[in-house]
Amino acid sequence: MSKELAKTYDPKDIEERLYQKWLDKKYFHAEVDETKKPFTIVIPPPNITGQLHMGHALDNTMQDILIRYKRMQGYNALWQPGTDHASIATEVRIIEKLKEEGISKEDLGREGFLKRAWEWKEEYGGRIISQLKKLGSSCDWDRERFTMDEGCNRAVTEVFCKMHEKGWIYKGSRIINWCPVCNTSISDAEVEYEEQAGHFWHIKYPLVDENGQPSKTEFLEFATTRPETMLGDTAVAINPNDERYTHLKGRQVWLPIVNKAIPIVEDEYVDMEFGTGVVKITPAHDPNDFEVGKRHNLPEINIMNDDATINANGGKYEGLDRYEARKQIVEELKAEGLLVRIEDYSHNVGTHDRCGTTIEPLIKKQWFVKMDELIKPAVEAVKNGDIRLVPERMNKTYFNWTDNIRDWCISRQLWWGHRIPAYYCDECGEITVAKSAPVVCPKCGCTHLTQDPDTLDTWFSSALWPFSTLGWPEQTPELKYFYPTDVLVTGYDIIFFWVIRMIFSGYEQMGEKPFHTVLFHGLVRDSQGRKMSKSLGNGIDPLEIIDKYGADALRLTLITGNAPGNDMRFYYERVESSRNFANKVWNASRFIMMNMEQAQEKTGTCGWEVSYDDIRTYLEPADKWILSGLNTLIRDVTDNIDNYELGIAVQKVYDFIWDEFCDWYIEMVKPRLYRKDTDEQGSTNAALWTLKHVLIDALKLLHPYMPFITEEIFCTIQSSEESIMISRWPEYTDDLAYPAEEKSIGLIKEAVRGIRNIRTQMNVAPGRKAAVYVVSEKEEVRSIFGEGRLFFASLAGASEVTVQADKSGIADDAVSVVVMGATVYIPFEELVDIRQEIERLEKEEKRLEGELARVNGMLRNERFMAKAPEAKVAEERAKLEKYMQMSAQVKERLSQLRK
RNA sequence: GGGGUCUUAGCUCAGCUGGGAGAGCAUCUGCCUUACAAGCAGAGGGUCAUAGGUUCGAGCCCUAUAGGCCCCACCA
Repeated sequence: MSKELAKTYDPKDIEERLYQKWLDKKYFHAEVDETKKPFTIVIPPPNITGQLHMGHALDNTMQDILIRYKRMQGYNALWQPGTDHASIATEVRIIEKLKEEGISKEDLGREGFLKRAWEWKEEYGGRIISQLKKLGSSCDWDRERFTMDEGCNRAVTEVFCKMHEKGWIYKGSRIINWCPVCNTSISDAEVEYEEQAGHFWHIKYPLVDENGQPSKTEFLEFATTRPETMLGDTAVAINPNDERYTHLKGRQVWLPIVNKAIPIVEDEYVDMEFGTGVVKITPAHDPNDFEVGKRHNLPEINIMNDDATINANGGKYEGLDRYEARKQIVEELKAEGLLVRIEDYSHNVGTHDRCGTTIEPLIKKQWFVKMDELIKPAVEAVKNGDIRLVPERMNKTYFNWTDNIRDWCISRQLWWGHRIPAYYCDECGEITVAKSAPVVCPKCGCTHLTQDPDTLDTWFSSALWPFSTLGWPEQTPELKYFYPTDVLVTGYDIIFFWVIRMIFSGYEQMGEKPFHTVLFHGLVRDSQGRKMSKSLGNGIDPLEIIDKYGADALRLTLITGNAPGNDMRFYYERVESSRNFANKVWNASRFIMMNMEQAQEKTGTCGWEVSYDDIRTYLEPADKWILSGLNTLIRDVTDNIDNYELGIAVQKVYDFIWDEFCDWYIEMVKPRLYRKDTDEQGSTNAALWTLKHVLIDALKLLHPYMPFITEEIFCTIQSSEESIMISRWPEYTDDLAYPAEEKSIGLIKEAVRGIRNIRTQMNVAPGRKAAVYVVSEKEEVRSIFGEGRLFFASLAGASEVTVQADKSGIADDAVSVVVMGATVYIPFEELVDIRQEIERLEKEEKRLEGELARVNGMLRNERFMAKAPEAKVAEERAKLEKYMQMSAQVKERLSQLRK
């Protein structure tokens, strides 16, 4: 053996080097290969402005686990990477930077600005990619894409034109959400509602009298949270069934300040129970009022500029900010005696999720995607299980959105993004939508055309990601081979933004789902359960964690103890515990390699080449026990991962390696390794073979989770460059030649129980010298205990452990514990004092009674007997038998002891 | 207003279609034992929120109640 593991585990020594090796060997790269089955994941493209945060770390770890697992199973695994241009987020950042330089984006002009933006992309776009690499992500970097690269641009234009032709993209004047700071429209999904303390202004408008003048005595009272919008009021509304106001039907009210008469309209929208049952109607500045206005043909008076100041329609208030105008209008109303009272009121206000500005509903001409037809296959797919959401409860969230879907506003008044492929004739205004700029207007033949200045919502291009990255609209071999992709892994927070839109886009453009499963994860929160955010300053940088504990430890931490779709809290203690596990694996491996080397030196024959056939006859109960445990583990872990229960799977590997393998098997096997004579080399070799075999398979099971450490150990132990990431995933075997012998396993389980009992007993007298005599006629039992000192050494000074065959007057299979010179003999299976033993037996008796009741119940249950498979029934019958026997034994022993 | 989800050991959480109450951390006790003190061994600690129901059997299914969190809608 030429290589060996460093004495202490230090992730820094291995992670960077191994990642480079994987890159050099092109292990991440996938090519179309019809002989293999593809398995594909497209990465949720991180923003080019982004820095790796815990959410990315979790998301990408999950993807990497699935990809590495499938790759080891022999699939042609492609993890398609890329980044997102993140139109608004990036634009905002660049504007901020320009501001520091004292210039605005208008100063630069569109072209100059875009030049800056591309420079930004070059500078920062690579940053997040290199951070993903630190995490160990096995993406096919040769295929890295960008939502604004040439191919994606083509895909976007293609889709836009196709959908426009179909009539599913249209331009319309509608009320939209306007962000006065970002100066753009945003989609409904981008509006975040937050509870704000505000006021309710109770105001009264005079009724119009028969002379067309404001009445001095008759008023109509109502309340509003936005008094300034009265400048755009075009009606007040009452419910047609409201008897309080029957007499007002057909009359008008006088709009103060603006000084004009507006009608009283009747509309079911008005809630009679709420307030006075009167609502002022401002169609241009409220989505509901807009609807009411449409129903009653009310004029829409826009009173605001794009920066949320009052425009010329506001008369003397022109130029004032919306909040300043509010203040002054309230003052004026008060002066005129029309303000009834002001009430504190807490209500939800729509804000822009990017900048937090209160959005302003405005009527604007924008581009929309018609959703009603488009959404149908996407709904159907989840309904009929064509697409599976994990966890299943996400279906409800999904349908909640699809059932209430509204048309998607896709135009943005931004520069950084996909320009809308619509061209306006300078002469006749005709709109032409085309893949490339038309030379002449198809209507009037004019040659002066101007492209729509707007860009598309960032999610428009993301929606095409699963197929645009594979080459669409070209019919590339990749597209045919890798599409549909398999699993999408993402946070539940972007189910509306992204997941749904990908699904309907996939069906519409490709005629096929984009993936068959969506695996959701939750948010990574801080240790107090708060969202990690910049403003709170409570974010934990994954790179720092990697630096300190290693990527493997971080990955393990993020995956364990957490169910799909649930939020999790991040603790340093948990990372430490993950790192400790890595250390454990490292040291166990060192131990095994050390022993193999020693054995080789000693005999020259033992070592790495020993095959299963060489040692199968020498396998001892302990070997069979651990091999059988491994076999079960392989089955369980495979099942769990197939069911996307990643946390459960790795927990089992963790327990197996630490508890069963390290704490029990390795300890059991030590005497055989340390044996001085070489007479029983067969047994030693069997132990060595088993150690190595179990270690390697366990490493493989662990590899998707902890790629670096498993690779380092694997390569060192094999003394080769061959990688664990392209090795075969272990397979469960039913082969009878495989040592799953009940008897051996039972014996070891018995021994484990016995040893535990001795340990418990010895801890009763802490700090005292003790000696243990293990007496058994059974060779297997003696061999298990062997130099049993190893099992007891850490206990209260148990310095002497003797294993002997002769009974010396003690009962069969007995262990005697000697404390302070006083020898207490306890039968092998009963290693505690009589009181404790009685207690234990009573518990056991109770347990058995319970078990018996359970099995009896099952066997008597008609429904169970009718439905259960025969094997299950037989199994239960056997259990019944066994429990009855055990119960009888326990009862007898109890009556003996009680004497 | 609609929907989802949670309530399990001191803390953070697992617990997959009903059949053993579990892990990590923390606490206490004893151990340098030729892989590992980032370790070993042992112990304590839970009416699985509450009340009913279904079942031979409920942490798990049903109903109600209390409290927490989230999403959607937005009553001006």
